[in-house]
Amino acid sequence: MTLSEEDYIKAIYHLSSFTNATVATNAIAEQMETKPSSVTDMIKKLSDKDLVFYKKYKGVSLTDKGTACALGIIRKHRLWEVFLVDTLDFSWDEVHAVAEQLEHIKSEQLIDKLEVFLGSPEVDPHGDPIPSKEGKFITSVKRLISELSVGIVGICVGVNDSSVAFLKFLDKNGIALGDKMEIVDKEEFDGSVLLKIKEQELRISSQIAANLYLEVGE
Amino acid sequence: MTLSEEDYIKAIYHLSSFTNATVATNAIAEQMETKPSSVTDMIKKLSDKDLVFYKKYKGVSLTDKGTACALGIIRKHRLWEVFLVDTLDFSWDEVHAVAEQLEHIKSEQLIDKLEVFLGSPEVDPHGDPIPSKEGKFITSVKRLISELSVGIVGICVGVNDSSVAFLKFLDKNGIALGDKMEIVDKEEFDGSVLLKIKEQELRISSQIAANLYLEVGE
DNA sequence: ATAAAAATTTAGACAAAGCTAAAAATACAT
DNA sequence: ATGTATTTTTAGCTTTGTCTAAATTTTTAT
Repeated sequence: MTLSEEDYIKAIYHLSSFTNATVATNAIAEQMETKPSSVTDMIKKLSDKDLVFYKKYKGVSLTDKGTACALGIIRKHRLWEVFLVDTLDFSWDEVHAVAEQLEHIKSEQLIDKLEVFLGSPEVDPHGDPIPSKEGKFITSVKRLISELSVGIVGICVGVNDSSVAFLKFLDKNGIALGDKMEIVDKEEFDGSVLLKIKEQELRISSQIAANLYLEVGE
Repeated sequence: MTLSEEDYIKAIYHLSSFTNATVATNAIAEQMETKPSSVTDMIKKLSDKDLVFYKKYKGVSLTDKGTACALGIIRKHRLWEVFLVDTLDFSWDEVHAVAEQLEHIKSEQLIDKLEVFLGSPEVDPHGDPIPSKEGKFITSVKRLISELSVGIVGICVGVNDSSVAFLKFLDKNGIALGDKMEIVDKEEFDGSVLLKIKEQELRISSQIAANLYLEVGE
């Protein structure tokens, strides 16, 4: 698989994990920051290699082979992110661009040994689960703060928007992965949410609430 | 710089470190396992970017910019080799192919942090020196066993032929990097050499002697 | 010195991955 | 339901890095 093919497979995986249906050409083009015509060209190539199902004008979805391939790339990406943060002391918001490159390194032995060295982590520094070699991963019951009701207690395990700006915002407000927090109040008017973190109260806007995942009991 | 450009720059560096003169098109083609015509094409591109000096039919040599670039790639390659062997427990003879990929990862921060993590090593697992960020490296007085005379004592610091077969041969015969050895006798007839390693004598063929480097006093 | 051999370059083609502009298919609004 | 808007595909062109075959330059051997 070429680098470009791998990027497409990964994009299709991420887009279809939300919708569960076929993915539109335009959606892929936007995600990949390329033109729809280029996407059509590439989809044909992926279809020839049995990595995606494709019917003209009807969108695209991953085959089992394509899904396995996507999970392999995601596994590598997330293991490298753990390495960058835990071993090399990168901060939370700096790792993505580098991991985008490292995820394309081809060596089973490398990634297996890296996993052992890191102690077989189950989640990456953003709280996203790391697929095993066999493509299995824990499906933590991750819910956006905006979807939870007052009184719920959970652990911050991930973000929806992994932009640098957002990650920096969290750092500045003392919100880190693994923090336990309670939803104390929700404001009907603007959707803002009052959290209690380590006995401190913090009010976050609806935008923030819609981008922070808590792992909640069951 | 593209991946391919980097590979050419590295090849030219390695070829010119032996000869000190300009490098021939055919030599590059052989090193890169490609055709001379492809080399000519690429050389023009590198020349346009001021990475090499080039006069038609007269061979090629690196500019200062090109040399700096080569040293940067070699630095990355060798630091990753140390990581693979010291941190991930790869063996001596398995690291090259993976390091060939890792050397192309673009992130100054990554390589600087990796260097700190590894404790700023001066040589890689094959005994080759690792250039600093500024392109400086220790010039150990490394000599091939075949070039040394009887009575000399030195430390095995590197190999010329880094093929897997050769590295495996060394392992099997109990020769490892860092071993201290003395040249006890040289046989005129076939060029074979008698070594004393840890009070044990070992006779090696002229081919082996021409591929093993010792670091010798001065 | 000059002819043959070897090395190098040029010319023209190809595959990968992208683009623009235009055509075709699908979806939507009234 | 039918015309317009949107989405998707096609056609043709570009760039990067490669190739083969032919032409040219340099080297070598007599």
